[in-house]
Amino acid sequence: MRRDVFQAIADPTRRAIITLIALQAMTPNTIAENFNTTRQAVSKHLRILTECELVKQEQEGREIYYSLEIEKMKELDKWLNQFRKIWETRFNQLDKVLTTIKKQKKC
Amino acid sequence: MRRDVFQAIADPTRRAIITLIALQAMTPNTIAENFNTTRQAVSKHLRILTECELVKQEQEGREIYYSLEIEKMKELDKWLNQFRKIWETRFNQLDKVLTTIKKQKKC
DNA sequence: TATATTTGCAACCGATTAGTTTCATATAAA
DNA sequence: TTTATATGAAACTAATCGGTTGCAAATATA
Repeated sequence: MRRDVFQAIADPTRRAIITLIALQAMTPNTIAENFNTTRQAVSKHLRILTECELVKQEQEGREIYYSLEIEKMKELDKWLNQFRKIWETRFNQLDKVLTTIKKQKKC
Repeated sequence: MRRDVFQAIADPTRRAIITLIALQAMTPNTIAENFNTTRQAVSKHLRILTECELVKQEQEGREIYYSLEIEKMKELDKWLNQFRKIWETRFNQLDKVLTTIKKQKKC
């Protein structure tokens, strides 16, 4: 079962979990309280997130604190980069057109 | 069947299609030639991409040219923004630490 | 007009998914 | 030690997914 970041963020609950623990580490129980599912379902999501290294654990007694592996999120950013170049170019082209129109109005 | 961008990019073939048509519009047949699947499978992917408005069509006779709706890709960028703030802060904090270490070494 | 090409859709199939219930293990508290 | 709490794993289920085959519609070409 090969996991990747793209598949991991496809599920809305997992995206919510990611956002939830982005700023503060949380235990599975606390995370589950924020959702309308069982603790076990959240546990499964956390396993998937751990498998693709989007999340790291830190044991503290019988509690396990989960927190976001922010570096892994950059992978998405990296993939988006190829398109960012395109939309910036498009914007520049639009900008050029607008400038031309402006100049024409002045004359 | 609610489609969203996150679910759309979860599939590797769809990601490849997106990259393929990002710079140049293509027909389903031409797109399918680039993959190891049937034309119908590609057609299904294109339907999903169309449903979540990641792709737009332009009919030309009996051919249909598909191209990327680059604006929609910004939605992903927008979602990533919340984490970008975090990783930039982390970087700045690291930078601060490094600067402090440097200063300490000087003294 | 008859034939070929381009495409989308429906029906089906095996695999995967997200969820539940049940159970086992480990740690903390009484 | 006994009981309560926190957690993960296994087994099961309904729904969805990605793929295939077969077919119909529309357009181009002979």
